[in-house]
Amino acid sequence: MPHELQKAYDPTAIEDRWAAYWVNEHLFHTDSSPIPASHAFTMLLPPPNVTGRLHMGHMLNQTEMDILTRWHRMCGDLALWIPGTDHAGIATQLMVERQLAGEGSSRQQLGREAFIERVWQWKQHYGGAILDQMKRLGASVDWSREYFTMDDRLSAAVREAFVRLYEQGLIYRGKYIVNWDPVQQTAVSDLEVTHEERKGKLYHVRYPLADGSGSIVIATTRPETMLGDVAVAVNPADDRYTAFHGKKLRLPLSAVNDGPNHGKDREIPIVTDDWANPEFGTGAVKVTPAHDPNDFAIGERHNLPQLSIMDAAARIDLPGSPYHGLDRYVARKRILEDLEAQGLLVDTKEHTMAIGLSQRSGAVVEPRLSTQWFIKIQPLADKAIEAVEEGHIKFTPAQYAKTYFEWMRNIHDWCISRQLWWGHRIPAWHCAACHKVTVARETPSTCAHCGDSGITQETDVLDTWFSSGLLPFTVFDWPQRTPALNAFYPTSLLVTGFDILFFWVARMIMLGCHFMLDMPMPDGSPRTLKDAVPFREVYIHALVRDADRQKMSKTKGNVIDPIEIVQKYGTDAVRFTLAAMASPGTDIAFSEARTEGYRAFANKIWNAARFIFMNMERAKEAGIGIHRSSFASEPELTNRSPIEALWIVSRLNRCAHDVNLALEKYRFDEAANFVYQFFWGEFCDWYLEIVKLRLDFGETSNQDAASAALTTLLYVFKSSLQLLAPFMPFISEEIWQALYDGTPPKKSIARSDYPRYVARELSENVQYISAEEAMQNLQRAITGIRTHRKELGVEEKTLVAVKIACGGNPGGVIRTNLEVIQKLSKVSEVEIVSFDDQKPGGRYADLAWKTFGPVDIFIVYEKPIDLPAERERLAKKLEQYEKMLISADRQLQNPAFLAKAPEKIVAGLKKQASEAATLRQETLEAIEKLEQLA
RNA sequence: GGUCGCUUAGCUCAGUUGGUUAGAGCGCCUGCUUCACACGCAGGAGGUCGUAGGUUCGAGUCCUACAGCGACCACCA
Repeated sequence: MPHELQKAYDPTAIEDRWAAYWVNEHLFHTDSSPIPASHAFTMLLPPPNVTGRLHMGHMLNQTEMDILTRWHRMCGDLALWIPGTDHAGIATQLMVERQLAGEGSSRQQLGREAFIERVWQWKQHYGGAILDQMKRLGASVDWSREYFTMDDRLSAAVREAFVRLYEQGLIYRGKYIVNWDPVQQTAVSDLEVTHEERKGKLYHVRYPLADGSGSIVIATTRPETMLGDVAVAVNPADDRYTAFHGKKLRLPLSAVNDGPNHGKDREIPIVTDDWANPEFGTGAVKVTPAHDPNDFAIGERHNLPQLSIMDAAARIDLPGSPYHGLDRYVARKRILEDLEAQGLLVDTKEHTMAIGLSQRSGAVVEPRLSTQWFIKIQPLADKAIEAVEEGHIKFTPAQYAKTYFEWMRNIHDWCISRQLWWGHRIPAWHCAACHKVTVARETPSTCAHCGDSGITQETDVLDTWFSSGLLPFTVFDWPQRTPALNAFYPTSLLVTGFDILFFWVARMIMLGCHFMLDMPMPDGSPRTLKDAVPFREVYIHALVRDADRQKMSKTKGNVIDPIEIVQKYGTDAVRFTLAAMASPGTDIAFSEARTEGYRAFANKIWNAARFIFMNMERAKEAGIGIHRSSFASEPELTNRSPIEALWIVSRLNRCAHDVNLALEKYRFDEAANFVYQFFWGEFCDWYLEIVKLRLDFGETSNQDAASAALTTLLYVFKSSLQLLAPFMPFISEEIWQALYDGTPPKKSIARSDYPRYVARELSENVQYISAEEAMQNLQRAITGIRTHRKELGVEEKTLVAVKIACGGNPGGVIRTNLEVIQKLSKVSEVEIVSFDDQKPGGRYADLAWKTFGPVDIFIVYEKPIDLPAERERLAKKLEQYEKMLISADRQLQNPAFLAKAPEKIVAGLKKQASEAATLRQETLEAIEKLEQLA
């Protein structure tokens, strides 16, 4: 028999215990030994940064994944959810550098090796806090497979992938313009740059012709870069400048003291290029190949030199120049002053432009010429596009496929090198002798080209996303063909936020399609694109915002800490909130009021359990033993079974069906609402209230009936807990275990079977359908009496006598459930009368009466009616019924409607019209009667 | 500049392929210590579905324009 539950639901008292139990008992450990691949459900947790703390977005992501994993597991699938963390190059390095700064040290002081050692120590101490938080939140991941992207195993796979791409000619090294973060002093990829509209200035600067015969005015937003100008470009079709073609300009302020020009300004050519837009500025554009990607391209076309004038920290780097050593913005100010002084600053205009900011540091990105490693992305993108076009990967919501294509079709080569210390060091060695590069899986001792031993490893590390892009196969020990890889690749689903669609999702698709195409299938046959993809489906979820729809950010101070909120309301309530609010397409405005409501729901479940356990105890005391096998499966009910039993089993099956369907579509909100509505609105509000009457274990009572009622109750309750388990794992586990007094049939409810029901059976089961109809009529009678009582002003405590007129089907259920009606609507006695009795001259013509569908309710009550209130109410009702009647009639009198609308709609409308007419008539009579009383 | 999305009750949001009286939670009003639960029970009020047109027998749902809000992408100095 069940052990007793505490009187009040207290999540903190139960959650830690079960969280620890699930981990310690290895309940979610998944063996890759022989299983049919079709039964595997595999997901990768988007690896949080080691530096990370859990935020609401993680919790939403994890809640959704956990619901799906628990659901699949309970449905009998081999459910595998793999956790891990990302080394997060820049973020982590920054964290440790900050720590060092606090100690008055720096990474430069430590040196590379000692610094990396220090980061590892940091990781050991502080890293992975997020995974501990996950454990507390009960995420049902397989902890035995936890990884870190810099583990030896994964690092080896990263090297392998790099070397293969290099050998395939898909990785190249070269000097190009990249996005440079002058604060962190590293290159960043296009994706790591965010654009922000800012008000700036557009400066018009005069460059005199070298021969003194005139001048050209150029427009620029970054005047400091003029020090690196090597030409001025005009559009060949621009008539204003035809006379200047081929001439030279003297570049102001370019003189360098000790340079080859001996203090004279440089001369630069005027070139013609289509890039120059006659509509913009003055139509003449300065060309600075080392500091602007467009100018770089012009430079290439015209074979111009690339003159770099800034250092890694974006200071002017031009020895001998008066601007040498100045920060770019200081230099800008000084240069503008000097131009002004020389009368060369012609105009300054307000100009709004989108400037690039480094995502991580917030620094304004400086386009910089530097030697970097790139992936030739087009061949990879082609396959990635095909994979989605061919439907090998499905996006939910579907609109994201569009966004994906948009990006993939306009992709640029991927800069994968970073000038950091923390990360996967690029496996390339430079030869001091022949200056060639040796790329190798293992550290070579000599140069592969000239055999010289004077080689040193590349100092750059790889972009973090390079290694995480490989995860769908490297977590299964690629490049080896392991049983796990055979069993679990491609993974089933990826659940993630929109923010990393390009960073991670797109990269995984490209790299997965590329590398896994070469990996034979488990049976040895060649793999096609369909099975090379890293996952078959992608579900993109919303962003969690605060209650005012503001993005949560530290600077705004509106960040909701999931742990805090969990401590306040319990994990189950927070999970349920997120699930219930997670409708596709819209962001979640997280509101605590909602969570409060779901904590109340948990409390409701808790108390339902207490009530049920109490009754099990009572049965036991009466000598009625309930064996667990008796409620293991659906009770056998007949037409003679109590109406509420037939009804609740039918509703349970309907709910199970709906929930499963919703989860298949990733409609967490629908699924959660179905369970909520069923448990609270049907199981508790109706079934429990009715079943109370049946649970009479007294000696004079029908003990068989009581015992049957208890069995059905237990079955439905147990099934409800199972339905609920993926959403609220803690409370469902606690109560389920208690139900079996600590010796449950499985180690966890998470390992028991999920209720399922086939739609066809539901629609064909006559017994259920008629039970639902009958129950609906019973409910109508009960709520009818309640409403009527209230309207008549009958006091809550007062028992009244009622007469009910009802015919045909409704009559049956009402006649056999008089006791239920009496109890649930506070009635002293019920008498079934004829419809004619309320009519003028009828036996009860003077009683207040009311119609509820096919049921008429008369209340026998002496208290005088509140005339004005009743008059107002009836007038309102009358208006409503007349509206209904008019709208129905309008359509029914339209021949086009009758001709074209489907029969079902017409019939429904006719029924509605006749009902409205009856109601209207009755209301009129009631008003008449009221006036007589008055 | 390009692309996509949103606008439904006081608040937060549902509303499947157009179809009978547009739903939920919270909040609000009224009444209840009914022996599981006041984190509760019962009853109730509240919506010209952003605006203006159009298609249709029928529009919250489809089309067009407009207004407001938001997101993403983008190498025009």
